Amino acid sequence: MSEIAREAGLATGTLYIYFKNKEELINVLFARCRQSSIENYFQNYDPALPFKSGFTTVWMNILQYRVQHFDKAVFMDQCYHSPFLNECTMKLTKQMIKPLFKLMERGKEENVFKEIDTFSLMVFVIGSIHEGVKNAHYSRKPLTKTAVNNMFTMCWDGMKR
Amino acid sequence: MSEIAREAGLATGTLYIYFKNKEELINVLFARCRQSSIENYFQNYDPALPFKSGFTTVWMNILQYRVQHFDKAVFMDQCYHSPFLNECTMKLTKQMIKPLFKLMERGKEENVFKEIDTFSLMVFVIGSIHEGVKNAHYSRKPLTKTAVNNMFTMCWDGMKR
Amino acid sequence: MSEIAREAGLATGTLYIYFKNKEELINVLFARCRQSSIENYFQNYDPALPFKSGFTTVWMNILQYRVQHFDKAVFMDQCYHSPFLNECTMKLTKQMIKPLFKLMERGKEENVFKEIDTFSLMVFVIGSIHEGVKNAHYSRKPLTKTAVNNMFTMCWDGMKR
Amino acid sequence: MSEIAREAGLATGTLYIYFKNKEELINVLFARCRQSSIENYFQNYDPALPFKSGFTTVWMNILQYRVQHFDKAVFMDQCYHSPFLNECTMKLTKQMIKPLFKLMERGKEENVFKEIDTFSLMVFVIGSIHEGVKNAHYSRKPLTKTAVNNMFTMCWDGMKR
DNA sequence: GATGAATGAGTTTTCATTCAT
DNA sequence: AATGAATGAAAACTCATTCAT
Repeated sequence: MSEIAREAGLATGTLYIYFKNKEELINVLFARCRQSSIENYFQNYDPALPFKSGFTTVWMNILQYRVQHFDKAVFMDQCYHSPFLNECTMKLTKQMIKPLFKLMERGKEENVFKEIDTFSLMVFVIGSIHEGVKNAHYSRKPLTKTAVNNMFTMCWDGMKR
Repeated sequence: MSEIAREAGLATGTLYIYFKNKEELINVLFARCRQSSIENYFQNYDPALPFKSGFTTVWMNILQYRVQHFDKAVFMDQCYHSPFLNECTMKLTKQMIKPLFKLMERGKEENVFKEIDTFSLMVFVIGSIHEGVKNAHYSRKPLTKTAVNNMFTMCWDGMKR
Repeated sequence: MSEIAREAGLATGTLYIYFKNKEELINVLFARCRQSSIENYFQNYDPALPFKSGFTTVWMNILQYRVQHFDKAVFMDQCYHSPFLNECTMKLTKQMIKPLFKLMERGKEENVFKEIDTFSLMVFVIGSIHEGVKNAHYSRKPLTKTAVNNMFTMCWDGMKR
Repeated sequence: MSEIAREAGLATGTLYIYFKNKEELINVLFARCRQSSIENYFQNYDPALPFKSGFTTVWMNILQYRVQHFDKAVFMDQCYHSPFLNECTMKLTKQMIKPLFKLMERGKEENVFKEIDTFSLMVFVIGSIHEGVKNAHYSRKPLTKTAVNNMFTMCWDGMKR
């Protein structure tokens, strides 16, 4: 808490005006990170374009977000396993993720993706990106264009009929 | 530390006979988890069998391990983002992961997998499993046989030529 | 302080316009409570009536005040043991208590009460009421008419010649 | 807490080995004070002696305890109005007070005391002593032998038939 | 080797007080 | 006069580590 306050240019006590305790702060922070991440994911996404174009845009956005905001990504991952996140935040999060869910549905509707439970498809997309970015970061080998393209191809081929 | 000691049926102080401090304990614990996980991964793996059979066995083992030892999986994930793991453990880990690395190479050598950097292939496999298990756990929807098969198919199709 | 301000419908800072600090606020508050309590004690007291009538009125008033303003009574009791009350307030309090003191003196002058130090008589009266009300409150057994009459009888018999 | 630790010659953290938090510490402390006070009250009490002798002994013990352990008395009074004491401690306290209760009953059985609810009698005794000691303390006028005798007489006369 | 009470530095939380508006 | 966000010192509480037995 004191570190967060310092970073924010506040006294520790001031934090407690805005958040009643550490738990609340983490929940709010998590929700905001989630929100901003999802918003980022759909930047430049044009539903009018063919599906693969749109999906590629979103996929690249997700990857880029995880790379550029690695700290936020780590924070969110840690929250997941922490005792801090409460039911309320969990529900909010599920709500926020809906656009991504819709996108995957479209892929199935247009007969591009396999007939697999939408949630599983989504998790597959996320998983392949998250682990890829994490490993790139910790092995200190920045993702080359080729690497990214390979990741995308594997993801796409995995889901396509 | 005291909680770990209690769980181990030891006094707090006794822990410090076996481990110099918390950092060392976590590093050793992490290495052991890593070791035991890898060993589990290759249970019943018969290199004599055709590649897809062998790969399927390993893939299923990884998934099963993550499900059955979810707590260890979480611990290892947390370690990754923690300031505890030292260079030495990181290197050991890389060493341990070699059998998996070899397996992926074989997939490429036998022209089953795409011509993609072996590490990327491995990370892709791991990622799709990890995220899948994590989501199943936290959404409290146990993985059905169908779900597992779908996950495998996506993973395989993603990598195959 | 902030809680008091909120209860008063003020901003925290506004409190500090009227009271230099917490100590002053408590002293003023204590003095006012004391004042209002004493005033209450002598409601309907008619010095023209025989002593016992007058005394009974006052005694009943004290009891009623402690019951109806239990929170104020508690506040005053707590102040007594706190490091907040200053000499000045103590003196003021002693001044305020004089009417009660006079009443007890009258009891002695009229040869109704024992020849005991007036202060001791007064404290005896107060003590028997305070403890009685406190116990009734915390044991959640409201004082019945009989209980009150018994309390009065004990108090009276204790002091009468 | 730190002050208590210092007084006890311990580090603050050590306190938390013996008491899980401030609330528990206060409850335990209160119960012990209560216990030790009651024990003190019945020092030298000989049930074989005539009632008035026994009662006088106990009465004087109570007074002496409150005088000699004024700090404990204050602590107990403050606890009463604090949000700290829990139901459990309250019940324990009621249990402990039983010997005093019994003593008052004896007074009624032997037709010495008025036919008044035992609890009320007890509260009357306690109240007259507590307030007396408190006032003596804060007005810095130590109780003289005469004052004590007067207090006793008032208390006794109040209750006797 | 084993113990577990004790430590104290660090963290979270509270709250009286201030001050720019 | 009034506000209420900001402060920071102090309180409550935690936890890795030590050490006498």
